[in-house]
Amino acid sequence: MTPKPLPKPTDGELAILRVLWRLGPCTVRQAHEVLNTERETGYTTVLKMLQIMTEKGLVSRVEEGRGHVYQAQLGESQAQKHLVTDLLDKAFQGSALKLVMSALQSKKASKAELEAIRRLLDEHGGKP
Amino acid sequence: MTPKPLPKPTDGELAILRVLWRLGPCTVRQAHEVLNTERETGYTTVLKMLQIMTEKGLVSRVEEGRGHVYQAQLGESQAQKHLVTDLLDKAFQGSALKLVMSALQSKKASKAELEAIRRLLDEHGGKP
DNA sequence: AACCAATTACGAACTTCTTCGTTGACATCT
DNA sequence: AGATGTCAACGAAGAAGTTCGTAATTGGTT
Repeated sequence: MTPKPLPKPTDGELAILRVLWRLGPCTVRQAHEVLNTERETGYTTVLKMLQIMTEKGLVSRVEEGRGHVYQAQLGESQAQKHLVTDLLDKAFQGSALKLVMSALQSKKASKAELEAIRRLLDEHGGKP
Repeated sequence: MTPKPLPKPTDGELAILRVLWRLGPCTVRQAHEVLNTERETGYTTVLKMLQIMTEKGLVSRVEEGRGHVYQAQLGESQAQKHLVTDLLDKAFQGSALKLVMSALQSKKASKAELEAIRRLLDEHGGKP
């Protein structure tokens, strides 16, 4: 087995991956329709990007009748981990603390979220 | 006053900003020497990037004798906030919780860090 | 004044990402 | 069969980022 490291998706690719994560496997048309509601895009643009992403291994393609069905190969949590690790190294000297601080300042986390984070810390062994 | 929104720095630009944040205002040569230890780069490459970054407003330039001295205009915490907000929107549906979870899973945070995060939460009002 | 080293400026080349127009294949409808 | 519509494939073009070779400038030295 070759645990090939998938490349870090670009912003545009990430937008498409988001759609695939939500819809599951879908055709170019379906992906395009959804993507078009959040950002104006041409059909062939989405198609081209899916083709490139297929080459990169970010998505897989299955021929189904007359059309093709695309599916994300890079999982959502996998991508998140990738991006966070990247950002951690490049902008926070690898310090998760600094990143968390920044995250809490950037968006006001809801009370429920703060509690959830606290519980998460408990499980993580940070409990005194 | 014009609170001009500085652009999001690219990865290459971020590498240079890191150096400027560490060294403070410095010449191209100084920046190049430091940057060269972590990633092989040519002198003129660093110069060119600093010129472009000056156009963008990410750094400022002061002529000093025969050389120029560059200084970061985009602050470190400012950049961090920018990047985190961006990532939050693009990959975590704006959920700080998900990002924090991912951060804690990506790099093993030290015990000290976990405690610090907990204290941070206390101050943030997440305490029951 | 002539020369040398350091530094900046300029611009070309290359890569990657993104967008889109055009074409050709294939199926359906009349 | 011929017209029409849908879709994938392809290539071109543009924008942005990166790298670097080369020229021009300047200060100091002999």
